[in-house]
Amino acid sequence: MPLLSRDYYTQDATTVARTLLGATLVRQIDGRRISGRIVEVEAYHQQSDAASHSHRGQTPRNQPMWGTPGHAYVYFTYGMYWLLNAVCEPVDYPAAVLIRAIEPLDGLDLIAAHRDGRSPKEWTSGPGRLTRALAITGDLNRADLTLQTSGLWIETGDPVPDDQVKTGPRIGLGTRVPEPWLSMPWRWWVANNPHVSRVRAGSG
DNA sequence: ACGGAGATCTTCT
DNA sequence: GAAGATCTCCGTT
Repeated sequence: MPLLSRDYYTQDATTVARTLLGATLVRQIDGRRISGRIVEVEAYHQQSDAASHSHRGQTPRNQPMWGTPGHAYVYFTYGMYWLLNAVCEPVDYPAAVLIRAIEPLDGLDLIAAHRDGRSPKEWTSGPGRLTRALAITGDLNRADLTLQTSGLWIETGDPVPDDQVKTGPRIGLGTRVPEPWLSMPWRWWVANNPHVSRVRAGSG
């Protein structure tokens, strides 16, 4: 399948987030392909969005958000986890989409190895889990998602129709994030998909 | 099933 | 010095 283009990522973060559902996230390691269907995302807008890393201005960590759209913004958090974002909107407009969950497609043996001992439902159902499953670390910060040479890219997939998409507030924001940002419905996921994060009985 | 806390470190106050 | 776009383990029910 063709790769998503620079022009695609240059759109606003809301549009990119919604349409990334159904696309295929691909990682290539030593010629082996690991991939998954994107089933959960969150949009982080520009500096007016108090929940976004870009809110308090540019820092060494969040600098990729101001950079070229279509590149990866990979950051380390909680002392343990790498989180993957796709940079959106034009240069100098700091916005990104957080990839929160994928449905494994290719390279299941490698994913299982990276997620040693866990059940398939826990392989990629969360932003910190999927980066471990795909061996994504800070080495891939600023990687160009529109090129296969980066080892990390996104391909087009089957679009997910509106009746299979749910939206709601973003997850994991601290209570210090003020309204209305705390409640903005900028999380999108595929309804009833078992690989979406924080799935509990009846909440899919 | 649910809740609490630890892990572990970068970044910002 | 504290919190963080998280996950896992271990306790109790």
